[in-house]
Amino acid sequence: MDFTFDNNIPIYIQLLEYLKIYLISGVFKCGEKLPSVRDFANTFKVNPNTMQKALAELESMNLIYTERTNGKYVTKDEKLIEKLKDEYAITLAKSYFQGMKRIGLGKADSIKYLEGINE
Amino acid sequence: MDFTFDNNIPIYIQLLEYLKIYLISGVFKCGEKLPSVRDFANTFKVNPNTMQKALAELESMNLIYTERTNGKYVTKDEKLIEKLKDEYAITLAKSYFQGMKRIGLGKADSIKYLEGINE
DNA sequence: ATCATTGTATTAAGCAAATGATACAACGAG
DNA sequence: CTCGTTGTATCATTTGCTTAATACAATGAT
Repeated sequence: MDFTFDNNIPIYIQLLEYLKIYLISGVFKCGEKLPSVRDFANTFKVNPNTMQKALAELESMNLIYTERTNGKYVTKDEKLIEKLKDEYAITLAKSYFQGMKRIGLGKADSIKYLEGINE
Repeated sequence: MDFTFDNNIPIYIQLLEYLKIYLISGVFKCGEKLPSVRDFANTFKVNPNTMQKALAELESMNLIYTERTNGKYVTKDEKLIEKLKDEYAITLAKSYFQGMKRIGLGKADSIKYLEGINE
């Protein structure tokens, strides 16, 4: 797997996005042990410090927790993950509407427009 | 009008977005003279150098052109503006689909999902 | 001719992100 | 006990973005 980063956005923010999607889509399930910081950093080809920063943010949202000297785990709170998924989808939908609105298209038109777009 | 900037993205990139939307939505029409770099900078409350950087990018895309010592103008090529609008909408639509796909939703579901979201 | 305005260029400074290189404490396995 | 792995912290360095303060040539208006 190769991960691409947008130079215009801090890498740790983009890592956070990748990680959130892993949690939402179940790549890492509730209660499951995560790879070590160093392994993660190796996977994403980033510096361990940068990886740590992203994981620290995840932890500050209670999406993961740490057992010191042992490793990091996904939260056991399934509702939190569910909530994360809901918020992710809503944010995505709203920003689509907002973007279309900026160029003069309302809700109905914006939905209709999608029909003609390849997934 | 107050303009808000996301700290995680370079300001000149965000200015570029604002300007593109102005061109797409017709705030500044084809062939029309633009405010001076200094006026623009004042409007957006940024440094003239940063404003200049954004405008230079716009010019490199041929969306505006410069008459030295006189001012900058929107391109007279209406097709370019039309193309910009199309690309903007397509990008928006595709990134919506991509985002939803990442959490396991296909095209049909993604479109249906929008019905329940407030614009 | 003079002056204000135009785009453009330069220089210095500050700041945050990212990397690289270390270091240390704590725990489990051998 | 010893060793490897864990998370965590620190330091220096580089790079790019942003601001600030100027400066200059060219044009139009007065």
